[in-house]
Amino acid sequence: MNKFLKEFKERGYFYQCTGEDALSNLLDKKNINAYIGFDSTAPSLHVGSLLQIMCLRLLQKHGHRPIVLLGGGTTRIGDPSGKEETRKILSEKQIEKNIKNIEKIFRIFLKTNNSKTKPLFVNNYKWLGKLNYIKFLREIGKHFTINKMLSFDSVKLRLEREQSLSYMEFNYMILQAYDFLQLNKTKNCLMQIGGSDQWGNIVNGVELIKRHSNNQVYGLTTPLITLASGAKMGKTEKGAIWLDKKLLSPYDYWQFWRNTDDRDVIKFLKMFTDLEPSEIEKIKKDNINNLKMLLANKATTLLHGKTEAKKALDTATDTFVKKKVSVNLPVFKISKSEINDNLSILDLVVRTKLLNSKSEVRRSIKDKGIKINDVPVKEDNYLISNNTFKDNIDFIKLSHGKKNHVIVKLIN
RNA sequence: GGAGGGGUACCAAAGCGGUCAAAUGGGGCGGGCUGUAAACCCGUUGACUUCGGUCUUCGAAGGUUCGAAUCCUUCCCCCUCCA
Repeated sequence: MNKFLKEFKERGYFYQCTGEDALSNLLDKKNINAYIGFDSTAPSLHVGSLLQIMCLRLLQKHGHRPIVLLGGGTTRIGDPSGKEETRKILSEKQIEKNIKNIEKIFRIFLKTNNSKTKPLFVNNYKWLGKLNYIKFLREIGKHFTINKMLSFDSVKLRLEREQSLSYMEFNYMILQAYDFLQLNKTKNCLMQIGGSDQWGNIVNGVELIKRHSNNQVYGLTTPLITLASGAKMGKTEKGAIWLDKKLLSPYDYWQFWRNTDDRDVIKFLKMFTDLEPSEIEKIKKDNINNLKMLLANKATTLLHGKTEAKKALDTATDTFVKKKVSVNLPVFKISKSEINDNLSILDLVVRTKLLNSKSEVRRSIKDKGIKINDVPVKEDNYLISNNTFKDNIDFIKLSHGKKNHVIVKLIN
């Protein structure tokens, strides 16, 4: 089997593909251009898209060129795949802003210094935005039968449940197929990769290109990752695990990986780090907590760089192993005059965003969940005073539970 | 178009004139155990509070009543069956 495909499978990226043998041969013979499309509905991407990004990295590793399609056009339509209802349509301005921001992520993860594998960035609004309706119907529309389109899950499920599917959304799959055709024509793109929910859309593209241009292209999908706990990857109660330090700090990103369920650790090492699969096989019996730290270090380094990863590790070591106050914890500044005015613990905790309301703080105090310098606060009428700061000179560690800490620093 | 059923907190789901800030389960949060894991156990889960209470919430708006998630009217939305 082709080396790329082999590793693709070893790492658990593989779900299904079209014409596997032929694809394997092709990849053996030459380096190709392959694309993945990304939605631009959110201001950034979260961990849910990370597997796709890792696929692009793997392409590069094996000498192929990734094409990153940022769906400026299709985002204006909305993919009905896997959606129960029509989703909100964003303003054009918002979409363009999202695309700019998302592109930055790829520039971090992908290598841009090798001219042979340097990624191409494309925005399908370029061609979708100026489509001529009649021309499009005659050239592209004729290759699609309604009969077939109705049989795709994305459409079928909606119809079966009598949930409305607008004509606009119904066209999504044609547009995605057309994207593939465009990329095949203009960028010699021979493969599309996507999540398993994109299978129908991808196959449509493969078939369209066959009919329209008589070119053989390929589709490859990745599995939907679910955590051992059964939840979907990417979103937690506290919010999405964003791939953007403005939305989620490197420390929190590191913590996300560090807190991986035991059962998922090896799987994630394979999926989300550069460690060779053979290497992972050798170490997989090592101490599970060390493996988790390895995962956290590697994954954080890929996104935020070595320095930030190290800082996160140090912060975690200080906080959880040495049990001391780490200088890298988030700092909340407060002026001395406020202390003199009898600042209540309730207000302080809310202002540090450790909790959202005074009622929550009250409950948490009752549960011994709020600590100052690791000592539980006993009374919810506790006032922050100079006394509070006497042990350390001008800061205290304020905690909610074991994992949420903030340094409260006194300033003039 | 006709006939029914329903919209309750983060989700699912009970309640069907006062004792309802609303049972129960899931999820979340905190505590215990541990390994910053899982499982398990305990507590907690609208806001504000001087801890006496006060305020806002059961699709929306009105009304009846001393008192409404519960009854009435209108409106909006969902589901099932029939044509």
